[in-house]
Amino acid sequence: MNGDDDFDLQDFLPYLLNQAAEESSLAFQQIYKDRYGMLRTEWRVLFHLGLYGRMTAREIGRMSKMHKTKISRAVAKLAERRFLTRRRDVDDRRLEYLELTAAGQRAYRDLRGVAMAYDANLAAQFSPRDVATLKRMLQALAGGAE
Amino acid sequence: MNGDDDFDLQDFLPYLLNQAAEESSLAFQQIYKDRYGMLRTEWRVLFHLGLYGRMTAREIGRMSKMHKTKISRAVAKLAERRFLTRRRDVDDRRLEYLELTAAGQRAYRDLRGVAMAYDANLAAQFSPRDVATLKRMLQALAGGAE
DNA sequence: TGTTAACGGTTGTTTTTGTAACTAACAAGG
DNA sequence: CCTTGTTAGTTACAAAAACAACCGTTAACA
Repeated sequence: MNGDDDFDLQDFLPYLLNQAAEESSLAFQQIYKDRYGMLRTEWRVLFHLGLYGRMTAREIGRMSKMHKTKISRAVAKLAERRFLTRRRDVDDRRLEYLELTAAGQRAYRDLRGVAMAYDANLAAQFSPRDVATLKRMLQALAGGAE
Repeated sequence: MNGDDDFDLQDFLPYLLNQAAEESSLAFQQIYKDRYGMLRTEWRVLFHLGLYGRMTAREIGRMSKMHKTKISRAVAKLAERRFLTRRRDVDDRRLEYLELTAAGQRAYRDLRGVAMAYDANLAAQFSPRDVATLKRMLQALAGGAE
């Protein structure tokens, strides 16, 4: 309609990635929200602790690239719901070790199962080879300037 | 660290897509924010109008999957900055046709140029073939239940 | 026609996020 | 020791998003 070069929003990677990300996480989001009243940030912290065991907020931040304020608030909510415990490092009292409680682990394992099935289902519409390509490329794009 | 099946956050598509989307749009976001003080919603509306010409808020909503309140507010801001004009449909007075002004078109063309260069730069790290595969898959994932 | 429902769009209110400033603790150099 | 700087994490406040209720208009149909 306009004095165009050829440009299409559907080909613009940041837009396309956003659309795909939003659409593909919609139903999963619904599950952890309905089942545990969690936010995306909380779900992410839960998964980091479930997957990697005890770690500090700082480490979660480095791995997930979430801002520390988001993590702080997510941790506060998870602690309040008794999904994790906090323990100060005795040598460096700025550090706080976070660890899932039994209840937290149950929630994690439950959602991990959901996530695995969910992911398999998303991938099922493509060839395994293409899925591998997709994930490799996404990892490269997510890596940023590293 | 935990009683795991093999599961990796870096392989979970909704997470991975989100990370890639966020990282890949960071620098672009900076540009339209710095240059025109726009929000993502405003940028999107601008691009829809620039790309497809005159359309209503409802049509933008259908194409972009943005919620109508977001669109309404984005349109209000763009109108206030004289980037678009609104005109009621005489036959159905609920409808309002939106159209870019000359200033709006200039902003659109400027940002479209930035976007094209930006996208090319992102794609440059992969083979053209892989980029094609990626975009095709993202479009499928973004398509949702259609 | 009159009534009810649906639609396009806006507004108000609540949640959630982003940003900056802050506290408490440690580290390094003088 | 005592500044000065840095770090881990929290808090306060502003910006933005989500959600629901709303207005005016059109559609459906008794």
